[in-house]
Amino acid sequence: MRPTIKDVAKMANVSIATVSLVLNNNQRISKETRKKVNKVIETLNYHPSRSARGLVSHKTGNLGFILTDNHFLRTEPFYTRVFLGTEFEARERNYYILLSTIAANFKKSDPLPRFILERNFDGIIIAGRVPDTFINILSNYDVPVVFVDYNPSLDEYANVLIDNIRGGVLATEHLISRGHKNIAFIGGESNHPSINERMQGYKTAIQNAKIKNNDNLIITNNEFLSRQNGYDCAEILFKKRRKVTAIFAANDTTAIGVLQYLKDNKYKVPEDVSLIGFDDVEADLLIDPPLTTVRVPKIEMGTEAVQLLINIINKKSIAAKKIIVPVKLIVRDSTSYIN
Amino acid sequence: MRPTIKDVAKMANVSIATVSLVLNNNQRISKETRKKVNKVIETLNYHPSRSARGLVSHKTGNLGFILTDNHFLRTEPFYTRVFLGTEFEARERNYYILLSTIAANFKKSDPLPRFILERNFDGIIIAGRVPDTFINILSNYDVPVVFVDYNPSLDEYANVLIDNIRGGVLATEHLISRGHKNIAFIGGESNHPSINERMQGYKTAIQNAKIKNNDNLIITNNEFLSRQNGYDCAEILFKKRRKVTAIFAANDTTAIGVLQYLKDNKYKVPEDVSLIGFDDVEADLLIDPPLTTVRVPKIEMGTEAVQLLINIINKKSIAAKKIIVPVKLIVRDSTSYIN
DNA sequence: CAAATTAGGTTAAACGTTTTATCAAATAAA
DNA sequence: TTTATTTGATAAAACGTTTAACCTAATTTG
Repeated sequence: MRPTIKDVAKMANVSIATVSLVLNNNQRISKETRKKVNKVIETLNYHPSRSARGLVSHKTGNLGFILTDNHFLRTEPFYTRVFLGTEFEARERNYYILLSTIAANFKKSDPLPRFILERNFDGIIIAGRVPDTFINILSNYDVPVVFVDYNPSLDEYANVLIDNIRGGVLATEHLISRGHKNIAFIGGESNHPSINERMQGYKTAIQNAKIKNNDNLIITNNEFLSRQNGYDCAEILFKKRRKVTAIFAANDTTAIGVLQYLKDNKYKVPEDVSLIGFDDVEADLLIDPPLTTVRVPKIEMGTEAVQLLINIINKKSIAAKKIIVPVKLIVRDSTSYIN
Repeated sequence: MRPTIKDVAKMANVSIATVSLVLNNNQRISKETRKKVNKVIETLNYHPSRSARGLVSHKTGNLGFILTDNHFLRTEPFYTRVFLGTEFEARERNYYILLSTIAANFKKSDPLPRFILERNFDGIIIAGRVPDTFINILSNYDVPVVFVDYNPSLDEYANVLIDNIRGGVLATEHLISRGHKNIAFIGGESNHPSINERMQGYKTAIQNAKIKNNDNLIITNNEFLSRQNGYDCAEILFKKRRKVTAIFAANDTTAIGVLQYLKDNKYKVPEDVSLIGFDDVEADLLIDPPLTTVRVPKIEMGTEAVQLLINIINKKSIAAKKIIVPVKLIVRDSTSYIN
């Protein structure tokens, strides 16, 4: 049987209260007693039970990681990287990550993640857009929360965000620098804050270059950013406009759908149409041609989120801090100079 | 304040013991009482505290995942995928994964992963080779364990293993089918069971093809499988033998090191030398030429491990079951017909 | 019909901590 | 020297469950 606090107390000839106070670095204990107790702790190789501790003190050593189910798939390369980043950092900081998904259409009556119901966490990281219904429920609980890649408008929360506007500018300027003027933006979910910001960057770059702004070149809808959605948007775009020479897709998944449409309709990439995405996921290299894109430091977003969350838990950071991570243009083969 | 078992008991007019028994599906409670209690549980949205539960029943709902620190790096694509697989499956089965690393040269005096010390887990998955010193300590604890991609010789454990021998045969036969006869094997850690099996597969295929077995073509050492090690082994190989036309590297990381050596020494791949790896990791597509390899279903290994572990925890499987996952040849551009 | 068994539930101890209130001894203040 | 304060430690309650032992009423057995 593993030693308990009682064994330590007995062996050190002190009360269990004293052991506990030593354990928690309480200054009320004299140096000698502290030393004596610590020695016994070491010889017995004693470690307090997490369950017992959690029961009374509500410190669990766990951080929750929540995302919607459609963001946690074998084929979803973005948030799984963010998650991995949180694991790296949690390991360094001696926390564990508990991952749970919620339905993308979370309803008020849906169950919350188990670690919340069981009160088995110290703070929560939420990755990507999650339904307002969920955030509303969560806000009743008053727990430390950090949002990654999503800034809910409902309240003031801590965030780790992508520099989407800058990314949008970078992508668009890249196309402009290659001589393109008829540059389309294919967005999918335009009510998604990140997508909206990327579009803003696009518009800014277009204006700065004094290209006449033609809203016909912006295709968005309210649907989830999938390959299919990219395909459909491309179809709509080319039904309206044929002389588009470059496309900025709001993320890589969408871009891959767009690419499929282009291939199906005998447009050559990049000879006929240049294509740039956003995110930089693995699949970018599996496709032909490899996709030019804007790289988002996914793992770093995870590590930043954990750092921020722990600071908030320890009251070392205000609860509404924002961190913006930088992006980087990655030029591959799907963009070229205009013919 | 969240409801506790007391609140439920009071509202349902029963003792807390009854509520607990209902919670745990004990048959001693009549249908009506059960129904009554369950209704109260629902209206109160009651969920038992994990800490309180864990304290007495030792069921935590957590599974530990352990690997050595050199196997859990941002640049390590293999075990992070296995880990992701465990997360997918754990989510389905309502468990949480707690990830910890241990030193690759774990010493008896080193601390165990925190979840073990705190008794905060129901079972453990160990991925990749870990030091015997660690396994020895663990064996004292008598906990459910599943090893993934490693079969420690010390004792009878449950395993999820790669069909390495078959993979070795596949890789070698692929090269043979391309007309190669001078096929080298570059192995790194030859005392690593998986590497050894791949080598066995290589030897078997060579023999089956009635190629004269030349042990000079086998380069191994006792060092960690790194790019550098691959590079060094290639150097040794070509110092001895120049007419090698094909190389089977024991894993992709090694293969990439070998490729670097070949490039540095003006060997063209695949024109002069064909190269095949093992694992199928992301980097295979980032290199030039894309690497032919043997695919290992990494995510599936993780899901299998979780299933097996849960079965062992619930005594639905014997504790020493072995699962062998299949491999698949993936032909890319680093292998070709002999000139 | 009395005794034995069963069904359905309750009581109370236990799990291993933290923490508030309390206490005794030592020190400082008056 | 008495009183007040500080220091260092302890006793005991509390946290929210599970579970062994026990109890009572209803049912079965001989």
